[in-house]
Order: sequence, then structure tokens, then C-alpha cells
Amino acid sequence: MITVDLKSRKPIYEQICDSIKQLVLTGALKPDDRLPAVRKLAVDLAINPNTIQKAYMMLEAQSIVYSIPGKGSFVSSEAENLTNVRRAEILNQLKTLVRESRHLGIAENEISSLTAQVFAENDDTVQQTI
Amino acid sequence: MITVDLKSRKPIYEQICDSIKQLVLTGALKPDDRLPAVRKLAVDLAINPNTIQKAYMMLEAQSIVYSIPGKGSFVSSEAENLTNVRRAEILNQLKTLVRESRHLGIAENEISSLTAQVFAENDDTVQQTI
Amino acid sequence: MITVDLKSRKPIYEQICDSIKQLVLTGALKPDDRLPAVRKLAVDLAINPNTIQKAYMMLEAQSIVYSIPGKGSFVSSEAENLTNVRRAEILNQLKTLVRESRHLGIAENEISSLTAQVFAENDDTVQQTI
Amino acid sequence: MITVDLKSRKPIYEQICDSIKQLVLTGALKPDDRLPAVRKLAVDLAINPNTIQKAYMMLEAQSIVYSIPGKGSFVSSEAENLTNVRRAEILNQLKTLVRESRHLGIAENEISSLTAQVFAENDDTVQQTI
DNA sequence: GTGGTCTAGACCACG
DNA sequence: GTGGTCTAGACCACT
Repeated sequence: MITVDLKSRKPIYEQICDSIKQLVLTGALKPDDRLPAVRKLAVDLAINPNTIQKAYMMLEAQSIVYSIPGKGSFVSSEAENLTNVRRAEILNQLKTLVRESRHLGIAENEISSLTAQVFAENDDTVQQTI
Repeated sequence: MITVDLKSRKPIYEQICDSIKQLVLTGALKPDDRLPAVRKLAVDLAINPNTIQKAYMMLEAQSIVYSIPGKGSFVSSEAENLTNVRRAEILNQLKTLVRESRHLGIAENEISSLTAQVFAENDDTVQQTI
Repeated sequence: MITVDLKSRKPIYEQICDSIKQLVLTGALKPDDRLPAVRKLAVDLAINPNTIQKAYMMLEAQSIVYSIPGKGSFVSSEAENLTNVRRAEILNQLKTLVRESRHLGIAENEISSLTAQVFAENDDTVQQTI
Repeated sequence: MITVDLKSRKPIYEQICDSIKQLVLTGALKPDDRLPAVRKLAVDLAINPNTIQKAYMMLEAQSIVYSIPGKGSFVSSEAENLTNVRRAEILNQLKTLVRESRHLGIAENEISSLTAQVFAENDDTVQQTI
């Protein structure tokens, strides 16, 4: 489920955070679900446990995860807000990009057709979330 | 014209690169136009000349700028390709974002209306370039 | 392996770039091989680390090297194209030189014999690569 | 006869030196011929007279030119050695290039055919020197 | 005055 | 320990 690209410029701990957020967003992880144990995940991904620890700490700082010493880390119930937050972010980014597109002379219908095309895709992930 | 945010996580020299690329994209800088002198820009932005130098070097490595020691730095004639490159980038980013939007349950017409709204904006910059 | 001539008119960082390209061309450095650490090479060559850093940055801009902060700098897998690029360069330079030779009244067979002589050399490096 | 490329990275004064050496090599300028007047050449090339002056000074330092204050600069009689010097240089560079060609796996007959091709060219400049 | 190179030394984030 | 960024200040060559 969780993968990291060691060659990427993005810090590994950040990749792990993003992976887990993604799992929450898609519903694969629900509130009070337990996250993989730090040591196990470290072995699976062949990376340093400290790095996993750091990722979990960042998630905890964002209230996406809570941890119980000796038991593990769990998805917070507030994690469901993630969807709304992310939605707002995306719409904002879209606005910025569309604005720049316009500056560069990209026509409105070029964007519309791109959008339509994406919505016509047969994406497995989408199927899962239905 | 060129501004930097010292607090940003993005390196200063990269901000300068982006600023200048933006000026080229908007047509504010045309091929063979002269860029601000390294030292002058450094003073204006209250930044070390080495940092400006680094930015210019990166732009030169990308063939967006050419420098003649003793004379100055100038916009390359090949810089006009920038528009096409940037256009492709944007369409790609748009596609990714729209795809994620769909995953999060954002409706197609929500995006359409956002697009329409942006294209209806009265942007001064757009007016100028007409 | 890597040496620099402080007295040369060619910038030190460029000498380092060329040295590394050469190592890649001869196969001494292969894709994903690790380059010497910036600070270590700086000490070995008795040169400021910034200069090494600059060299590595230029190589990265040319996609010959990729760097992962905290891990090191590595030969890119695309670096293998270097051979083709260099070959084209060489043939071009040869053409120019031969043309000038002709202007100066050097006979064709003088060049042929020089070529034959070089190909008859017993070069250790060539032996190794067989 | 003499041209400069203001956009080139090669210093203008060096371009002028090379141009003049070339004229001597092709026989267009013979011993005791007078070089163009500094001011006139500066006007013709639209560059700073100091730059021309510097070029002539460099040539004088290499004994390719001698100057008589108030009369002008003239091609030295020793300038004819230039051909021999240049010939040696070229053969040396050729040797180095051919050696690298061999390392990169370029076949001997590839170089031979390139040489033959150049010698078969119909170059006007060559015609002149006959 | 221009760009270009280099040094010395600092601080940061990552693993 | 790694690479990456930045500053301060020096010197050079070219115009």
C-alpha cells in the first residue's frame, strides 16, 4: 500500500505522510484504524525506523493520527476533515493554473475537453471508492 | 518587477529564476533584452550577489539567458520556446489535479464553472497583452 | 582519479566536470555509482567545497548526475547518452581540424599515417576495455 | 576581412587576434603589410578602440606584428613561422582527438573517410592559396 | 562597471 | 555524515 521512491527529491518521511493521507482520503484507512507498526513498515520499506517515526510524528502534529504509547498509532476521527481541506486546496490550485493557462492563450474549451476526458477515464481507484 | 520571499521554503535563487521566466512568458522581457545587472539586482533585493549569479547561471544552463562577461546578461532568442514548454507542463498538472478532484467526489460541472469564472475575470495583465 | 590544475585558465569546477564525464565515458563510473562526497573530494583536491558543489550542480543540470540530499551524488542512468554526444562532438572537431590542415598544406596521407600510428599504439586503457 | 561575434564568449580582442593570424596564415597579409588603423577598424567593427589596441598589443607581444609609433602596425617578417607553429599545434590536436576517438570505439576507416571527404571539398579559400 | 570564479565559514534538512 | 543554500568579501578579465 505504502511505497517510497528513494531516488526522489521529496524527503522519504514526507512521501510516507502523503501515502497515508492518500489512504485516508480514499477510505482505505478509517478513523481508529491502526497504522502499520513502525518497525514492521521500516522492514517492509527497507528504510530507517527513525524515518517512519518522524512521518508518524508529523501526522500526529497535524491531528491526522493519534498514538497510544505501547499500542501503536491510529487514524484520528478528525481525519475526515482531510477531504474538505484537500478539496479546498485543489480548487485553489486549479484556479491558479487555469488563470495561467488563460495568460498563455490556452482556450477555455481546451480545458473543458481535458476535464471531460479525465472524467471519462475508467480508473480502477475510482471504481473502488464507489 | 522581481520580488523574493526570504521566508519561503523555495530557495531564493529559484524564486529569481521563476520570476524571470515569468517575465519572459508575459512578454515583459523579449529576446536580447538585458537583465538587471547582477550587483544592482542584489542591492535592490537586499540579497548577496552570489545568489543572483547562481540564478543567472541556472537560467543560462537552460538556454533561457546568455551572458557576456563585461557586458551583461541577456534573454536568449531560444527563450521563446518557454511558452510551449510551460503550456505542456500546465496541461499535465491540470490533468493530475482534475483526476484527484474526481477521486474526491468533485463534480465535473464544479470544475467547469470554476474555469468559466476565471475566463470571465477582468485581468489587467490580459488586457495589456491584447 | 580526479585531478585539477590550479594554474589552468579553465575554471576548476569545469575541470572537475570534465574529469567526471571522462570517468563515465571510460566506464570507470557506471549509472547509479556514487560520486565522491563533496567535502571529501574538496579535502582530497585541497579545494573549497563550494567549488565541488558547483561542479556537481552543473553535472546535475546536464542530467549526468543526480543528487539526493543526505545520501550523496550518483551517476544518472541517462549518462550513457554521453558517449553518443561526445562522439558527434569529436567527429565535428576532427572535420574542422582536417579542414584547417588542408589549408595549411598538410597532405592527406600525412593525416592518414598519423591516424594509423595512433591506432597502432599499445594503450593500456584500450586493453582494459577490450 | 575581419569580423567579430559580439555574442561569443571568446573575448573580442582574442577574436581579432585570431582573425589577423588567419589572414597571415592564408597569405592575405604578408610581412611588412600594414594592419588596418586602430581607429578605422574600431569604427568598421563598431567596437571600442581600446579593444583593438589590446589585440594589436597581444600580437606584438607574440612578435607577429611590430608597430611604429605614429605610422601604424605592420606584419612582422618572423610571422611566417606562424605556419609551422600552427601546423605542429594542429597535428598535436589531431593526435589527441584520434586517440579519444579510438577509446570511444570509432573505427579507423570512419576517420579516413571523413578525412577523404574534407579533402574532396571544393573550398574557395583553398583555391585562393594555390 | 560588467560577469565569472573562488574562498571561508555559517546554517539547514535529511538519514 | 550527506547535499543544499546563503553570506561576505576577494580577485580576475573584459569593455
